Amino acid sequence: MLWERAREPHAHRWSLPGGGLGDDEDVEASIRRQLAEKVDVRQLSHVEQLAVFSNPARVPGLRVVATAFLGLVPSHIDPVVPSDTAWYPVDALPATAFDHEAICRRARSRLASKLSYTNLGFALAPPEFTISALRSLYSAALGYKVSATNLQRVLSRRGLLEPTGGTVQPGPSGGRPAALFRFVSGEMRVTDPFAVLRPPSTRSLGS
Amino acid sequence: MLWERAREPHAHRWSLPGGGLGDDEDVEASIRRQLAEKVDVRQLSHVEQLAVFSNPARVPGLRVVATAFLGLVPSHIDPVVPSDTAWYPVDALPATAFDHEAICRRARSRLASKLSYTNLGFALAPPEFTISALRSLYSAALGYKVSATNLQRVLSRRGLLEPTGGTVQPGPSGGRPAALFRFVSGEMRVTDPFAVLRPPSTRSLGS
DNA sequence: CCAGGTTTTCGCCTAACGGTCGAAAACACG
DNA sequence: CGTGTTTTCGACCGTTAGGCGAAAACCTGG
Repeated sequence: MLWERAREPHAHRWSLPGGGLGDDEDVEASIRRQLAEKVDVRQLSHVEQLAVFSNPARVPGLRVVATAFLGLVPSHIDPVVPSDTAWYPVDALPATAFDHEAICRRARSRLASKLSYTNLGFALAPPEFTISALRSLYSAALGYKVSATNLQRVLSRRGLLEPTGGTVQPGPSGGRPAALFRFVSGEMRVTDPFAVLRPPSTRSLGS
Repeated sequence: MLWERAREPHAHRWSLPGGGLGDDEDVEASIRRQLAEKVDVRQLSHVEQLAVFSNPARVPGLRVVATAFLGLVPSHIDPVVPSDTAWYPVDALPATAFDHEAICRRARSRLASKLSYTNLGFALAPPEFTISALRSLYSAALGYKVSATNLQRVLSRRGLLEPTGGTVQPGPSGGRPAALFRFVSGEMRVTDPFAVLRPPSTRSLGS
């Protein structure tokens, strides 16, 4: 979600939402407050620190140190945004202000990694979804096609996925009706990454 | 590596090395400069951002936002440090200043995770080492015993380990001489994490 | 109502990976 | 030379992930 700057420096270029840190808030409270001016905060399904960007020349003529965040919104949410704000695909950004393109790249990279070795994914999906829809989300976030079969098995084996019992009607071109799934409640926050060198002999399933 | 504070606040408690950000440096240059006053910077095998700690009350009476770093030094290095500075095992910290204990816990957690799903590990090991020595390093960093057999196989299969051909003489209690290994050059920086939902059919070995 | 097309689901197969164990190798010491 | 110690290596096995194709369940058009 980018915001078109009205003033110099970098007027008419697009920048990430953000702003100064208040005296009585930490950086996460601050970014949530900044976002609340653009979009309903309750729609944020996941927020995590990304990195500090502190190149002395990143903002011309001014010393600005930025703590960048990765914030996710479920795919079924389409928040209304102000007229100077718009959504852009991360693969086709417009001309950005400052180092915000690098920040976006970093965020995309972080998202792709965490989708693979954590249970992040609940943060992208709506409450109920088909495997095809989830596959589209993962493919879009990762940048390459994933197998629907494998995606369902991997997530199920980790105990993250649960069938709701419902189905959706097929589209006009036909096809078998798709079953609906949800992420099991209780797993709706990011857990520890899947570990590969495990402690001996106490089956921990990487939890 | 902790440093005993001489002045208030939190006098005589132990704190992580650090200091203010200069006008012409980014945060990484700053922490490297701060560390250079304590230990030779060239001995740092890995430096990465950990997180921003910005609780308004983290430093009494003063607004201080800290960017915490994880810095690693190979195990064969034993840097000389000033008299007010000392090394402590992360499992047995003394009374720490501010939120520095939480920072240490976070750093330990990050280290353990990255040892498992990246090639970090070269940053802990000396140029040449035996599998037993590497096993000790991993066990200490992870907090639990790992199998020497499995450690060698996992690292070898990822193409990170390479025998030097040399061996070391056994200790006074005997035993077969241990073979020496090194991390393959070219892998001496942290690479992408091992991905579990891979792109289709182009065997990428998770590189 | 049947034939052909479409989309999803599911089981099977296989390769790779990680965890474990035990035997064999290579040394020291008495 | 026998015993004890440490390392190395092969073998086994359950789990995991990737791939494939058949079957299921729907559509549309004739």
